[in-house]
Amino acid sequence: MLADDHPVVRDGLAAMVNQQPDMEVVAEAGDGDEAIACYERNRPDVLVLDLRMPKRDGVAVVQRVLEINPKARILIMTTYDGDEDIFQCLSQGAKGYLLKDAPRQEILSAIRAVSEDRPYTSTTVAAKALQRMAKPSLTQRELDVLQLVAQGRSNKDIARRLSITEGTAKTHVKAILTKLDAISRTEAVAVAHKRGLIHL
Amino acid sequence: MLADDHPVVRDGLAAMVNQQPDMEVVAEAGDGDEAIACYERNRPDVLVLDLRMPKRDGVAVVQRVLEINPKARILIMTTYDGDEDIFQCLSQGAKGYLLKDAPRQEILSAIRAVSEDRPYTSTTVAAKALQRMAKPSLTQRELDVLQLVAQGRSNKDIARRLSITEGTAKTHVKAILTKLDAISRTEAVAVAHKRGLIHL
DNA sequence: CCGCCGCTCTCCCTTAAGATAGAGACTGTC
DNA sequence: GACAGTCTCTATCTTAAGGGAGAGCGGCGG
Repeated sequence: MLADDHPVVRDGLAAMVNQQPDMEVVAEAGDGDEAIACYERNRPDVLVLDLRMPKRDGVAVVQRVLEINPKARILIMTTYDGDEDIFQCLSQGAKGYLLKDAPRQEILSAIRAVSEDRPYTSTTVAAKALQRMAKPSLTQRELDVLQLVAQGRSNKDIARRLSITEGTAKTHVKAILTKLDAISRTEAVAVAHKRGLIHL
Repeated sequence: MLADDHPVVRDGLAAMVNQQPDMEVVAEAGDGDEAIACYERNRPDVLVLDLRMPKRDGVAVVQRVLEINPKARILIMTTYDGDEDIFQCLSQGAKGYLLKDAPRQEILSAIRAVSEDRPYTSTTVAAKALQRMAKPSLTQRELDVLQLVAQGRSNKDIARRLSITEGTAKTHVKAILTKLDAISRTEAVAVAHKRGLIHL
């Protein structure tokens, strides 16, 4: 089953998959909600899932689908190799990860791997996972603050929205700057975006 | 001819196009340089071009292709509907613009329109073009400064890199804030990114 | 039970950022 | 030649941001 918000991409994947004698596309979905409903109806061997979709994003779909079927075989697909979300998906139980600009062969072998319940680890992700271990991770609260910082909010504004004092907002921002190794909030946003911690 | 860095997307478009009795894919390219070389060799009726590609981006390709053949028929394709670059492409002479998440029918009719030398104007772009008229545009120098601001550089740092004084850098930043209707530099980056003025 | 961690708050201090106002030099156009 | 726009620089002032240090409180795991 394919879940992607671009009809073009679905067509491309479908064409590739249906040419294979051992594969067949049984269903397609264009957004997150549809993907969940569709999975439940069709129970496909493998779900190829775009990380960024309207209504409900990939992370939420992975969560829900694994609730429905804990043995679900999910292959995550994304355009951006920086996306932090993939780690969240993989740790939740997605079986594999793939970049959209991967060559045909790699895509097909990834689908085969996942269908046999073998994890598919792209080399780029494996490398990033190692890098990630070394770097300090942000707490949930810090991510909340970071989100607002990225929107250009001031500390005072952030404090008001999160119902904390400006001093506390500053403390969080400071922690963010330290963890992301940035000098200013604007640089922090640049770094966070590059790492896929936030989506603008 | 198709130019896109994702094999999947090329496959999808190729599948769609080749199903049509009046269309045929004669060539494909995976990056900017390849696209130009490929265009020169094949001289296709229509060039479907992704705006964001490795090596040379869509804007540069449009420029070069129109130098080779001023009557070239180019259909721009992009994932992001905010991209400011489309206006640059269209004003340079691209014939049409399309979002990647467009339904099959729209994609095909856009290709047909461009092949007949009719401009294809998506409703979203038309609307944006009007909005854009009302808003002040940034000067080249301001765009240079904005680029550095988006990287998180300080005014002092920006001044050093552009070989101007910090005061001048401030003047430019101030102008950017005014034109983008932002209160802080971080908000300016957020706005600029949303409008597609910069790519992080 | 105690220690670690995350969240909250406080105070002080330094520096950077933004607001305001004015001005000279260089383009190109009408 | 006058004019508009851009880029450059100057100065002063206010406010926001960032650095450093400390401390109380709640949860969670050894």
